[in-house]
Amino acid sequence: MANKNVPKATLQRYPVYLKALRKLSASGVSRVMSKELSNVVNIEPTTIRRDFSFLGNLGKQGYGYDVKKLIEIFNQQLGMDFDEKLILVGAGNMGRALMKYNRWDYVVGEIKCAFDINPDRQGVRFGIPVYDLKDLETKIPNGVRIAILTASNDIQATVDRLIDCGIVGIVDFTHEHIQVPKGVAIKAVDVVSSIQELVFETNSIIE
Amino acid sequence: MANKNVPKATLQRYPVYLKALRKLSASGVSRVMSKELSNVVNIEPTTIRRDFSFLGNLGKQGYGYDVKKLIEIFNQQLGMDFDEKLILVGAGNMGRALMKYNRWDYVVGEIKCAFDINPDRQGVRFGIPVYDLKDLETKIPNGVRIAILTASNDIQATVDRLIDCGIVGIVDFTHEHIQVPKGVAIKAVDVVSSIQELVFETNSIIE
DNA sequence: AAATAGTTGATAATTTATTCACAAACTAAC
DNA sequence: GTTAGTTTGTGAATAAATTATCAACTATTT
Repeated sequence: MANKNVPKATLQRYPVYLKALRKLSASGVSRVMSKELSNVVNIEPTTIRRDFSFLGNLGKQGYGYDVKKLIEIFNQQLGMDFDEKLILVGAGNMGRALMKYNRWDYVVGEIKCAFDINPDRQGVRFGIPVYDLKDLETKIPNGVRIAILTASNDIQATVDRLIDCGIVGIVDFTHEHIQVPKGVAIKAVDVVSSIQELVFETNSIIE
Repeated sequence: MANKNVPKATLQRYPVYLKALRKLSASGVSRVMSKELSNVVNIEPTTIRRDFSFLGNLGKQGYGYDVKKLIEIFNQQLGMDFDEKLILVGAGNMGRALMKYNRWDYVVGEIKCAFDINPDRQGVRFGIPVYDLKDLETKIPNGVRIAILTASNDIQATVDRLIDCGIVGIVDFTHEHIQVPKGVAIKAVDVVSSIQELVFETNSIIE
């Protein structure tokens, strides 16, 4: 995979592009120019072109980009075709909701198995085996790099164990602060934090 | 409020600081130095000090920061004490989960009311009135700036109406691309996008 | 009370990210 | 074909964000 130091800021925009491209594709648009796309996503055309250029020469001069091809490339690059293996830690309400949507809208990967301390939640749910969390080290499948964390007890201790098992990316649904060593990435999915950012940002807009 | 052009990157870190500070406070730490905090959040001490300096002179040379005071300031600045009024659009599974947790862990504000097209979902749920979405314009309380969007139909049209009603910030739980004019901020809360970012980021780490 | 050790906050230097500007490459019309 | 009109992709310029440096200050020790 061509992946030569893509800026962090660019990484954050890729999912935005992908969503927008899908919307365009769904409404019958088969080719798009950076300027058109710019109107859709509120990002400068030149930024878009530079962002895209990290993934190869995707466009054609005088023509633009082929939407389908672009989506395909993004799918590949953003892991959709990788069939990224995921594990889920915590099989409570949120965990079960995620299992239910396992084969997501547009598949990122697949939840291979889940872990929970509560015996009532163990067994098979929505086709996914849920193991006892204490068996994490033995039951975790090979090659899993990303864990989705929806647990609510002993969070830091669990994270430490996950990292020992080779996890390098965590999607964090907890509302707590988690400490990880360098080399491990965390993405918080958190309403409260999102609202906080918005409150501050919109205050800035007003004043 | 002192709010002179806080960098976007800084805004994204504020919720991280707040969580970490709460954790510290809960474990009995009453004062902290930028270097200590750095170890906890994996952000350079000097970046931390700069980030904090936008909110005033919060620290003391040769001493550090008072954790409680810091939390208080953050609460104020990040809207917690503002009692920010929120509305919820969409009262399905996700919407109801949010209503249930309305008075969040650490209160951001309050969901004043919700809207949904489905009559079955209207009425009062968890103490929050749920109105028909078609009455949005008449039922939306004064002074609401932020909407939480968990609807799944006619998303773009609904967003347009929200903006007409004065909404300037949207917490977006949908998986679709939404188009908004400049001056309106969106924060996507989206597992799939989060995983996508992680997949790419962790690929970068490995290769 | 003076000296020392240690920390913030401001400024300067550096790094990272965005935007400009234009050559090269393509399409479409003739 | 050839030419005019577009649009990409990228080197260079600009802007933004991060990190380093240091003066000013605080607490503590002597």
